[in-house]
Amino acid sequence: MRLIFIATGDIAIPAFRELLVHGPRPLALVTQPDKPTGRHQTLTPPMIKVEALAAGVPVFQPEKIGNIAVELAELDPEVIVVMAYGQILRDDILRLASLAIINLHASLLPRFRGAACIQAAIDAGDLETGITVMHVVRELDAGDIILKLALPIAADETGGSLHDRLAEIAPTALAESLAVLADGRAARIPQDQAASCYISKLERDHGRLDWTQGAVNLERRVRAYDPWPGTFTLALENGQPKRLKIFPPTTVVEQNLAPGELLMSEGKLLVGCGGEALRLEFVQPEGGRRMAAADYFRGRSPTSF
RNA sequence: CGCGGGAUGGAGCAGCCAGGUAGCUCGUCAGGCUCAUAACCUGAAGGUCGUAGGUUCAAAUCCUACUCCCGCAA
Repeated sequence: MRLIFIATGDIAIPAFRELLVHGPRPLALVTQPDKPTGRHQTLTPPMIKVEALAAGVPVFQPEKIGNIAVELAELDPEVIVVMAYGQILRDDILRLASLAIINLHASLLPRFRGAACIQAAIDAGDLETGITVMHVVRELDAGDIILKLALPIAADETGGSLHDRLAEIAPTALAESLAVLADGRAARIPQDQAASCYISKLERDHGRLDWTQGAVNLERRVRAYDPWPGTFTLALENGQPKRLKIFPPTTVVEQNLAPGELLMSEGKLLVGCGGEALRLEFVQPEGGRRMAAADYFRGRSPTSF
């Protein structure tokens, strides 16, 4: 089967490797251009690009994928697989594959269309999520579904752990989808548009915690947004508001404190969330390293967040 | 050279701007109090103030270079 793989995010790496090992071997990888990253703005390639080059798979890194429509057409693909690419595909790209262009999406569609689907599943308190394989259409994540593979969400699940576990089941979902597509017995289930919901891309500022929102919701959010985009609150330091990162795990405790009010209890730092409180384990102030919340409190004695 | 913060006993911080005795909240150890305790009281140990140079009668503090850690940004 002639196949082109289009992906940027690390979540696609296990699926890509699966194709390298068990086939069909990708004719090419299309991924985003190298981007400056880190504190020193070093130009860094997507990890999957490194894997592809090591395996001898040709790599395309167009600024806009439309720029290489001709080159992709010359590869005469039967199937195009898209996963965590980061660009919207134009119509002419959608028509390139003779058999199908499919997308692996990290939620059980139609729930959580969009980029932040992994975080959204934890944030919403869902008990399961999964991988959906669907046909790519113009509207984002709205195509007919070929299959879904479910995965339970653990009580201490973080965005990072769920990301990794979803990445691990993606190869199975992909292999099965390719098999049914190849012999023409692939299901094609339209999505229930009414049940759909769209999650917009997360920015760093979305990680700011609102202490009026309830300890249960905040506990989930801290897990969901770890490690990206992370959660934080603002704490006064020499009269200046500074960011204080909050890390999981946190625990919901019975303690009536005003939102943002702080209390040391049994060696742990409690923050009021309206009704109940959240017990913090680890925090990280600007300019400082990650430390126990109690240590942070001991040195700086903030009165509230 | 993208912008910025930081390095001070075991932990977290203050002191630096206006150089002149090493400070705070804890922890550790010893003793005391208590039915008891993560509570309270008393005492003790523990620091080349990141490294190297410079200025000065005198440097944690001022100047220069370097190392390491981190926030933003991507």
